[in-house]
Amino acid sequence: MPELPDVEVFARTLGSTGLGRTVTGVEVLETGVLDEVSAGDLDRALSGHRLEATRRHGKLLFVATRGGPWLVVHFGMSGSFTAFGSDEDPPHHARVLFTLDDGTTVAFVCPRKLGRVGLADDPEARIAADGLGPDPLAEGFSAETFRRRLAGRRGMVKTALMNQSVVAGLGNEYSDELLFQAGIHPRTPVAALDGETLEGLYRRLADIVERAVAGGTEDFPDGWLITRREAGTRCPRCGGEIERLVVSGRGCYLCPDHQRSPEGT
DNA sequence: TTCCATGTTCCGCA
DNA sequence: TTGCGGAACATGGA
Repeated sequence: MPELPDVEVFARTLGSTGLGRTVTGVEVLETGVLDEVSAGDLDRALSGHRLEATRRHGKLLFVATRGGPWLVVHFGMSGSFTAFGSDEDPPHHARVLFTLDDGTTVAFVCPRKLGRVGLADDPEARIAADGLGPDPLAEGFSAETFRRRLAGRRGMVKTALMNQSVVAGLGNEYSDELLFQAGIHPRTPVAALDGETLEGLYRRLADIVERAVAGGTEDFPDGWLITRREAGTRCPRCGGEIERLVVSGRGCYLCPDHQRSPEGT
């Protein structure tokens, strides 16, 4: 689930339910998801502090606290936030519980334990340390930035789009969606893309991310691939048969009829 | 039971 | 040296 649009939706949900509330306690149920912080230090750093703002860069979510450090969350492959009341049990696979002063608890749920929860004094420093590229929803993300980020790459376009140091936030599903809508085969070498094609990719990238967020990453337009990630189904654009390939070690879905093939495949 | 999974990191190789 | 791409990681669900 968690690619850029999903994290943006988590951020907005947390923004509407948690901001302005003060953390009264942090309970760590699985220390394996902690990122260079102990359970005790996490609790001491956050308890008594009010949640003030959220910020997202790519798949990273930052939560500002008044007078304390930023909470940093990466949702990994299967993470999410779920809020529940004081009279309810924590959800299945809850790993960290943040209890707020209105009695609500926000659970960091992470079945596969590949997500991480940590602290940061400065989001910019963390983004730089992680080597993240620009965020597609940030104001400065221009076509020129996108083109420059891809310039000189030797690999396949699908791999480059998923590389967080090129652009932060795209994962397997949205990179497939982008290439599907742009009509480009995922194994096309980056070097084979001309300026016009890159411009088209850039424009669709922002469109797709914004539309996905607007629908809460649950409601997608009919013509999208993301709801039909299954080999053998029909392409909503051209009626071709959806195919599954493995690209960069991940299951990749495409319509070979309208996604232009690179030579030799 | 086997395969697959929306993420990142690590390692071998070019 | 840089960067590409596959394997590994931990675990659950179909």
